[in-house]
Amino acid sequence: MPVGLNSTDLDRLDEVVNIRRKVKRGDLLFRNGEAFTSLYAIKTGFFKTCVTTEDGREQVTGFQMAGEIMGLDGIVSDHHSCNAIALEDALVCVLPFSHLETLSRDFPALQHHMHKIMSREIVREHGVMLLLGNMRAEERLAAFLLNLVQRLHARGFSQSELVLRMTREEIGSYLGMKLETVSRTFSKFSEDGIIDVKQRDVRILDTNALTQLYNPQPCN
Amino acid sequence: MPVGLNSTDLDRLDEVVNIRRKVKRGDLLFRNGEAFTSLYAIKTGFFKTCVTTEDGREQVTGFQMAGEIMGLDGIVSDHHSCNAIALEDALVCVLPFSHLETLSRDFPALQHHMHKIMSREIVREHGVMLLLGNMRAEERLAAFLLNLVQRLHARGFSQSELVLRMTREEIGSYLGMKLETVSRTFSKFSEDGIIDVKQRDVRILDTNALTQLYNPQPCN
DNA sequence: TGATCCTATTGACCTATATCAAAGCATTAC
DNA sequence: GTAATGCTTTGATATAGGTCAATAGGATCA
Repeated sequence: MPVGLNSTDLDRLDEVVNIRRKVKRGDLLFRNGEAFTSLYAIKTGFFKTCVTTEDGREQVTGFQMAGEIMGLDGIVSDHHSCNAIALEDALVCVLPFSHLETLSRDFPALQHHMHKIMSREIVREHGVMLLLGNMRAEERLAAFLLNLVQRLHARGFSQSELVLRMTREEIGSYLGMKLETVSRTFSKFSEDGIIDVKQRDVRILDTNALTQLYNPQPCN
Repeated sequence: MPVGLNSTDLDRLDEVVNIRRKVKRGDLLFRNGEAFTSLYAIKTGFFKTCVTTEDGREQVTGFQMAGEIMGLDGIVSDHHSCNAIALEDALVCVLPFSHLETLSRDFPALQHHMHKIMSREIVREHGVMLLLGNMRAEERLAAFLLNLVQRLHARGFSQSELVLRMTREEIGSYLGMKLETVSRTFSKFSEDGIIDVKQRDVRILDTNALTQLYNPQPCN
């Protein structure tokens, strides 16, 4: 966070960050159509965000963990356009958006930080589009696992072990495949000795193999 | 644009908006890996943006027309992470990003506008993810055509006629399908009397049918 | 401590879309 | 104005992943 702040400045920054909200597993932090007032920074817990169609189809648009920001979808129309659901009991920091805008006019570092967060989300979604548009089931799941462990590792967890917070169906929704295909692909990775799966506990045995699945070398 | 500005203010705003750049059909406005300095507002012309993998696969992430902003991907890492290619001769307005950040600290309306533009892009990409993850070929193409005419109509063009600026392959890349499938789906729509296609000229005969393809009612 | 429910696995079969291939059109370049 | 090139269409065939179905494993709740 920005340096060279006096105590008044710090108080102002503090004010925007000290509203907390608990969300129980299965509960919505915000829902599609709801008025947008705040962004949310995850302190603890794990979320999914998803969009839905009128005929009941659901697309998971992301999985979010500690330190990540949710709610950016609401800025454009003053209403949220997706649902944010806790996949485990969670604690979030409520960031009233009008405060953020006011503050970021006085703190260029905060302003730039917000721009980066939004840009990062755009770039992440480009990656998902590439995944959904171009990749096969194995590549998608490999990419998904690598992305998850990488983010968990950045938070001090293991590079090779993880506990999935979501169901096969939710993984499938995110990756554009059916839950049976997710399950079969897990089984295949397991048979190939790339991972160990037991329900939601996954241990990555061969990161290289996963990386190559995801990023195959040109075959010429 | 914000009201109540004096002439000094207007000069400052003007300064950020008066750099123009011509881009010829087929040329890149910016490319993956290039240092990020500016956003670009399209004055005239039509672009595609796309990401690529090391093994040469390409995913079109969007098609942009007059009034739309490109380059948001570059903010997070100070480098662009996609290519922007003109699909016809184009003129863009170069918006140096550091100027924009400075200005938006003094003009809350500009600041909020920038936030909305980024949020809009995030929401648009959610829609694409839904498309790629959940929809069948016909639904994808219907959604694509409806989206294009809607945007063109907002710019004063016809609600029912459009000229495609991109190839079948580029449409396919955007929609996660092969060019042959795009072509076949166009032909099917044509046989069903929903559209008239002749190469890149499309006339929509039955908007309702397209809408229902895209947004089928729940069948219960 | 069962009983129930949700989640995951696995098998058999099917279908939408990909792939391969061959013309046919249009546009561009010379 | 003609050749060349790139796009589009269409057909035949293949296949990855979807669908349907049955079972089993864990978690949750009374």
